[in-house]
Amino acid sequence: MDALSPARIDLAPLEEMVGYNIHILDLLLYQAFYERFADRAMTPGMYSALLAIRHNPGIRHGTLADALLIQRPNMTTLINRLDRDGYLERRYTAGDRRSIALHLSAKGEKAVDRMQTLLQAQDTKATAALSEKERKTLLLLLRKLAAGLRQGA
Amino acid sequence: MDALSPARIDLAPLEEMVGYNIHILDLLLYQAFYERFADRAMTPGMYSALLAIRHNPGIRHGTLADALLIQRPNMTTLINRLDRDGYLERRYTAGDRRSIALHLSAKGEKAVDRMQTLLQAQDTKATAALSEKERKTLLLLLRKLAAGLRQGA
DNA sequence: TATTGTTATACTCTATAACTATA
DNA sequence: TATAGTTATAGAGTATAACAATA
Repeated sequence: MDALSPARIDLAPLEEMVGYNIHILDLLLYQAFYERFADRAMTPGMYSALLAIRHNPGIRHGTLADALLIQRPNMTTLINRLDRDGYLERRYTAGDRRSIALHLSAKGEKAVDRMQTLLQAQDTKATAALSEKERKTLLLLLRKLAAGLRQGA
Repeated sequence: MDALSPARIDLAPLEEMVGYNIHILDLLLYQAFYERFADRAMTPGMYSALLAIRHNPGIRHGTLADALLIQRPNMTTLINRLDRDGYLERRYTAGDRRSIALHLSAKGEKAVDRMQTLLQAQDTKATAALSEKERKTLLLLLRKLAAGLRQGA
């Protein structure tokens, strides 16, 4: 310990910014995620994509990319990995032969089933510092903020 | 548009998770940040470091890294960039010759002055979807959640 | 033996331009 | 000419191991 270096740090101006707090929380929640899912067989991004495909079978690459805020080239990479690992199928549609409909495979369905329970438990555990009411308020405010930003700040 | 692909996407299970919403917001806020500061002369990380150093002059690398959740090797890279660009000084302390005290240069002080106003305005603008009361509630909940996670979830 | 800062390295995520095949 | 998906590529962020200097 260096006596000249402040022991307790003053981050006051940063902590008044929503953006800073969101970023720190994103890092903390990723850490918590990986502490539990240490094998890293599936990343949060992979899981989000699988869950979105399950609830929207036949969704196309581009639509999925827009929804999850992932660039299309990066979505291709993500889908390639999930395809290679056998979690989904690309079905070429009859109407427009450019577009591809995404569907979960049996393995994908099973993987989502298994992970969904674990992940919801993890999310609940990670937010244990909040009461149930606070958690709901937080979700409401986060979604409201996101909606405002999505439609052009 | 492919009629077989859902036009409106159902992300219900994801949107119930705090972690997902935080991640999406982090992406959206970074986008908003870069739309305004398109030149990218300074990244949010660089700015956060400068601001923290200003409010905690003489802080050491490691302490700063811990506070901002940046790994020490990556903090070295960040500090190198800020040093090269003349925003700060590394002062070797007399007591412990391993440790380095970080201080802003005159250029660094000036840069922080200029950016702080812009960034706070940007943060306010990005959160315009919320009322002032909602914004305060959100900040409170975010900090509470972060504190809980930092001291071990 | 432990700590501070560093180097080297690798992996993920993100972003942009350019390509193909279809429309 | 525009669109869907792809390829290639570059950059930033993040993570771990190992090192030198110092304690």
